[in-house]
Amino acid sequence: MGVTIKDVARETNLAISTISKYMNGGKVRKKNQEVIEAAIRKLNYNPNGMARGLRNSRTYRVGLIMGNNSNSHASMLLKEIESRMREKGYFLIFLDNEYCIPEVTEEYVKFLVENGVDGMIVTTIGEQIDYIRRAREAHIPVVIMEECYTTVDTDCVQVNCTGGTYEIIEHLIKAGHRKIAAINGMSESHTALERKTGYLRAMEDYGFPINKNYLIEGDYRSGSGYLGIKKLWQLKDRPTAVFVANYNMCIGVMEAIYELGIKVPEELSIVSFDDFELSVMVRPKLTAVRQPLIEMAETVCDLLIRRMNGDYEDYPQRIRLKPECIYRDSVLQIHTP
Amino acid sequence: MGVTIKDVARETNLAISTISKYMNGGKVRKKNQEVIEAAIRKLNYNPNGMARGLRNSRTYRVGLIMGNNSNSHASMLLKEIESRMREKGYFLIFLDNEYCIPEVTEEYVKFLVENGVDGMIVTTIGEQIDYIRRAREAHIPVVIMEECYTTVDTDCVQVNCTGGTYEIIEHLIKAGHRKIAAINGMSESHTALERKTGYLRAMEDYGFPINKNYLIEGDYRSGSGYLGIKKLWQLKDRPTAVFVANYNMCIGVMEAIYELGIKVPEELSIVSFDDFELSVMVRPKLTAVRQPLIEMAETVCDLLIRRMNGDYEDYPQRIRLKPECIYRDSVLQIHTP
DNA sequence: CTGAAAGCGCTAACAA
DNA sequence: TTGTTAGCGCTTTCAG
Repeated sequence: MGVTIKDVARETNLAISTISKYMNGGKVRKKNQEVIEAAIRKLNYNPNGMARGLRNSRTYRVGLIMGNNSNSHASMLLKEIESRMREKGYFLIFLDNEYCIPEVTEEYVKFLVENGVDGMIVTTIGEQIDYIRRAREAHIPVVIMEECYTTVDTDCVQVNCTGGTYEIIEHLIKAGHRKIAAINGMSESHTALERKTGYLRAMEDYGFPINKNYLIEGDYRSGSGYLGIKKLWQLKDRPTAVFVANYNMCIGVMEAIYELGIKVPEELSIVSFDDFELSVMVRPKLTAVRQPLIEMAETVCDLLIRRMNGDYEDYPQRIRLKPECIYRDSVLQIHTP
Repeated sequence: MGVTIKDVARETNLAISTISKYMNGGKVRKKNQEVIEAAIRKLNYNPNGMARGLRNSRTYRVGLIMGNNSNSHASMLLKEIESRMREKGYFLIFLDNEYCIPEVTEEYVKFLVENGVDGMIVTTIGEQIDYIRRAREAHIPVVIMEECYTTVDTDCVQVNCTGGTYEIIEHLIKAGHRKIAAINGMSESHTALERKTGYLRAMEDYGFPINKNYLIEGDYRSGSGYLGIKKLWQLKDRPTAVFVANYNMCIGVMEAIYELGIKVPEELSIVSFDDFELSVMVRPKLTAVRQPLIEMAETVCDLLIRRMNGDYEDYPQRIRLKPECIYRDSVLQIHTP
């Protein structure tokens, strides 16, 4: 990293400031432009981000804090955000908070603030968003992704989980199912709550009572999906369909189903939130709610970039994206009398 | 990010340089130490990484270029590397090269060099490592992870794929299998080549001829696993066992197996390289080669850190980690006459 | 349109 | 041990 703006100036017999101006899109005489371009090419010059950042207190870094990276949902999001941010000239600094623990998030936020980022994207659970405080104090824009309570007054973009779940439960109902179980996520998670709400609301709207035994409290991890099915299958009055609230739990669900030899969809119909490899890998292929991940990544990045550029006109934004139901073969059509 | 070293100096009535020295672990009078500590606490001071970096031409950034992030293998590695690097005070800048295309790697390396990193970790395929040239020219240390040809004279850490494959094929042979197929990765990949070699060598060592029809050329992606099984099953003389060279292809393999209704292990035994959710999710659970991912991440990070600190004593290193075979239920014991 | 010069926050050599 | 000072590479007034 030896060649600096100084060298270019010397090579071109122009002033440093002229080069600088040109580098930043300023106007210079046509002839000089060519000379500068040539020198840059010749010397293989490129600006030092450090110095630049020091000067205009910009770091060109964006932090991304999220967890559960070992599932497809998270890694897809990561990939999309990364490429989009790089395209826009930002580095993505990724911090993994595997279990989405709020205290860990807070620590990471602190770390990022102290070490300097221009903005950050955060996914974490828990209602209070005190973990963001430090970023706010430092006037660093934050966009919350996915897990955002309605009480929070910060930019956030999320998927309308309630709506997606409602739709897929409705599909079950229309197929003739009445005994529908739900393996939900943990109550600290807002998305989990939304999904549960979608289920509850659909059942209510169609006038079906909720069977408490059909409401399984999971934790978004595969083990709880496994246990969920085991529990449901011990019931005297087994459900004919089950809604699984996320991908990881679905893995556990499938495991239990193989183990118990449950026939899908003859004995049990399955629908799930999240749509990945597994959904098409198993037989029958799963009917599932697909989240618009690419759109989400785009939206988050664009919003954050606007904030970093000082555009707070419409702050705070709460953007809700629409998921899509993918209908496959895991739901049995019941011919009710 | 308002409070600077200057403020601390003013608050403590000490010189800027004294604060600086203290911040960098230098010795100061005991009393002053307390005063400084107090001031730092009070003002909530923390050093500006930019300025620091500009001064001693360090960025405290490390780049990680890798692909295939949407599988567990890669995301686990990412997670481990991230946390380890952060622990050591480095930012991890992640660049996703989904399909491990050498040209893309080259572009990313260029990007990182231009924007300044202290070191980088790279996984890519292809024999020539010209994509690293720019990093070398800039004297930025690079550690190659996984895909490293023996002809390359750069630090690299990889898993002994040949050995792992050999061992698991041997297991098959000892279980009485003779008709063993292999769904391999693409030939540009060194790990894929190694795995194939392990297969070939084991067969040879035990004196079994290779059936060309049993050698399937895959590409490490799930679709090729799917097609591989379809092809094998069309054969008149079907194999009794198959080795699948990576996780993603295993997903496709399982899909085909369900579709064709193949009974595992009665009709076909399966062993695979890579061991993740899928391996224990399906029935029967898969016998597989597990890569020591955490160890790999640790090794890579530690090596890179040493290089970044100027320790080139043992350069270049070629570290080969030992994988482990996990024996489960997907291999049928054949009682040969 | 171009150039001279100040200064972003920090470190390190040197002086005290 | 502590303080003074130059300067890392760049941007940005302000004159020319």
